[in-house]
Formats: sequence, structure tokens, C-alpha cells
Amino acid sequence: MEPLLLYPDPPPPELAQVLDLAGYPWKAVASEEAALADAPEDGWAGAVICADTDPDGAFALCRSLRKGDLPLEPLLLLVTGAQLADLELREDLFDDFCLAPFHPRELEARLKHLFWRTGQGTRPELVEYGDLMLNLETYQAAIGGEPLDLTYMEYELLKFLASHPGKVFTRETLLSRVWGYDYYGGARTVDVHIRRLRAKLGEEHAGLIQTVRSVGYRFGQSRWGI
Amino acid sequence: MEPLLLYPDPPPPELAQVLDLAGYPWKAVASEEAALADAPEDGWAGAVICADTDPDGAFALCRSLRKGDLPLEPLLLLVTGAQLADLELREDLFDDFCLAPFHPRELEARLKHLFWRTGQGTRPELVEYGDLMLNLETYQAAIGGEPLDLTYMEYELLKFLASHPGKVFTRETLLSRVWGYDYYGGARTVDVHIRRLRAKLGEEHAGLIQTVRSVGYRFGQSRWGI
DNA sequence: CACCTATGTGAACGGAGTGTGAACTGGCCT
DNA sequence: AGGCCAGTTCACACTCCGTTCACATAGGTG
Repeated sequence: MEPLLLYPDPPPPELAQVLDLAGYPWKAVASEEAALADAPEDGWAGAVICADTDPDGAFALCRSLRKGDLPLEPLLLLVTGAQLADLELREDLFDDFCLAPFHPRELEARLKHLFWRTGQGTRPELVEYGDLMLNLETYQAAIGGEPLDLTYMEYELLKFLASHPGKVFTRETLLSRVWGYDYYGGARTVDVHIRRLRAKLGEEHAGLIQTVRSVGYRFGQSRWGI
Repeated sequence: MEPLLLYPDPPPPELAQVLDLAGYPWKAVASEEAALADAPEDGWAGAVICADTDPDGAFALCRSLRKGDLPLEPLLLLVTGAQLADLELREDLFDDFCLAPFHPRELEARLKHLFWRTGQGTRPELVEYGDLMLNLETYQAAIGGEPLDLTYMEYELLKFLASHPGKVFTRETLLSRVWGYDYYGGARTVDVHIRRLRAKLGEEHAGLIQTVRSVGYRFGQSRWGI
């Protein structure tokens, strides 16, 4: 995903924090010129303009972004309660606004709705580790760009392991956490699924799942470097 | 100006007060039926739905208003902070939302911006994905230029799926989102509708709807490649 | 090295999950 | 009433994959 444009530079820390937590990449700019100069190849994914400290600069930036060659959209404006009156007659300069100080989840919800409205859709939930990527929304997996054709249980097992990199799980733990707490079956079932996962990951990446003898399995590197 | 639809009846006093002060005529309704029965000749100017006391009723009303002969818009939702999570996957049910308790001037600004936006006719009434095109106004569908003759449920199902390309939905989710939250019926119903959709899409495009074994169905490819 | 245990590997079985045709139900039109 | 059509449910067939088993191999210990 292309980054969001943020203004001013540096942006308010709570804004940066929310975007980071929500998984939106961003880049702050200090001026119109910087917005043009720092623009990603495919353009900005959108903009979040904070108008509380420097309203004039903020609105000027909105205007120039909107009148550019390709109008920037969506554009979300952060304003204080006292600035609500300034929005009047400037309806064309923004797509949505949010009152500062804001509830983190409100801002997140507004961004999501904004991207939905403008047709870009929402951000998928991903589990990533190195080359490996799992898209939890689409039930798809890929490693090094190559899609993996996993069965349901293989996907669930890999998802669980990749969500806890470095941690060792016994077969019993895996059975109860992946297969279900009430599951009653042989522990060798895990072995077979691990083997098939390794095979599908390919020789190059099979080492991602390590056997810890007499204990169980671990995904990725141990946090101790071994 | 035609009145705004308010829900519930009676509406929260502070909501009524803000609308009165801002000069918006309004009429409160207690149910779907009342919304139809009390509708002004030229239709509602918009709606403000308060979801804090009766979320289920509120969302059900949103849905029925949006699925009516002429979809009601703009629709503004009043929610509490705790309800923000409920907005997910319901992006199509509202045009904007406002956190309750709200700043009177914020609500006013949102209404103003909403009317400005919808007055511009910026809201797309098309759902497109590749060759497929759904015209939400005329209830027509076409793929590769060829019109599709879909029944109501087939159209609604395809619309929902095509509005969330790449995402996997369980049968239960589809039943509740397409058929309605109160629907009580077998999950195999979904299978049969999917099969008929695939048949009508034609052999060439049947692959647009994919089965994800043990999970549900997915339409099209994820926008993120994986 | 001998021995034992833990794990890898291939094959086979059985069942859950899905596709598919057809019957059934209720509403709507003539 | 009769017929048509959309939606639902049912029954059956088939595919796929989760599980298990048997055997091979690797790792650890004396």
C-alpha cells in the first residue's frame, strides 16, 4: 500500500501512533513542495491533514492537493472544535473530518470508511514473517511472492505458528490450539501436517519450521538467535 | 425541504434540539413500517439513525432503508465509542457517522458536508469488477457487455460478494448479511444460489466465485495479490 | 557400536464438505 | 383456480483431505 500523506512534519505523535497501529504506512511533509517532491511513484494513498496548529497552511495544502494534476483522495482533516466553523465554504477541500483530540478507533473507522467509499477497500489483516505472508481475509498464503495452495488445516496450523514466531509448541498444545480444545486424536497427526507444510513451503523455506526434539515444533528463529 | 428521518421515536432530546436549531425539519419513526408509512411524498431528505440504545433495530432499519425502491441517502449514524467495531463490514449501510455524545456543531458540520457531498452526486451507484458490472439503480447486471438475467436474491448475493472482492465469507455470514440477520434457514441455501450464479455467469466467468473448503466462498482475487 | 526413542515418509482408509438435480412451498399474475 | 416463477430444502454422488498405520531414518545415550 502506498503511504498516506501527513501534515505537518512532524505530525502529532498520537496520530502517528494510531496509523502505525492500524498498519497504514505514512510519510509526513512540511509543505506543498515537499508533498510533490516526496510523492511515491504511484501517488499518495490519501492524506491526513492536521489543521489545529497551522490552519492556514493546512487549508492551503488541501487546496493545492485537490487542484493538482491528479486530485488527492481521500483527504481527512483533523480539526479542533473551535475550527468547525472554518469548514464552511470549504466543503470541496476534504472528504471527511475528525475532531481533535480524537478517539483512536474513531480515526481508524473513518479511514476505513473513507477508503471503502473511494473504492480502495479496507486494509486486510495480514500475518507476515520474512517472505511469508498470510492474508486472513482471503485465506490465501504466499511465500516470496509465490502463492501457496494450502488446505484448511494446513493454513490454520501455519497461521498459528507464524503468529508466534520463535516459540516452541508441543504437539498436544498444537492439537488443542489449532484443532480445538476438545479434539481427541493422535499426536502423529501434527507430524504429518508439519511435513506437508514443509513440502509446500519448498526446500528453500522448509527450515522455517524446526523440529525441537522431545518437545515439539518451532516456527522461525528463536528469540535467542538459535 | 423534506424532513429528515430520525430513529428511534422519540429521538434523543439533544439530537432533536440540534436539528431544530440548525433548521432541519425532521420526523421520528419507531420502525421500518413507520418509515414507509410516514414517508413524505417526495421521500425523505436523509436520515439520522441513533444506534446507541437499540443497535439491532438501528442496523436493521439502515438496511431496509438502503434496500428500498429508492435508497435513502444521505444516512448518518450516531454510535457510541464501543460500537465502532460494529461498523466494520457495514460500510454500505451509512454515509457518515458521529460519535455520541456529540458536539452540536460537529453534527451540524457533518450534515452540511453530507448534503454537499450527495448533492454533487459523487456517490457511485455502480459495482464493477473486471468484466462484471452491477447497476444498483436499475438492478441490472452485465458481464462482458452481456446482460445477466438475475433473480432478486442472486443479484443481492452477487452484489454483496462483488462489493468485497477477495474476501472469504462463511455461509453463516452470507445468510446474515444478504438474507438478513433474522433469517433462519439452512446453509445449503447459499450453495444452491452460488451454483446458479456460477451457471449464469457462464463457464468462462464461473471461476470468479471460488469455494474455500471448510470456510465459505470468495469472489474474485484479493486486491493485494494475495 | 548397539540400542532405543523420536521423528520423517509414503500409502490407504474413511468421512466431512460440496456439487448437483429434483422436489417442494408460497406468492403473484392472468 | 391454474400456472408460473423464485426461493428453499432434500437426497445422492463425488471429491478432497484429515487421520491413521507401517515402516524407514535420524538422534541420543551407554
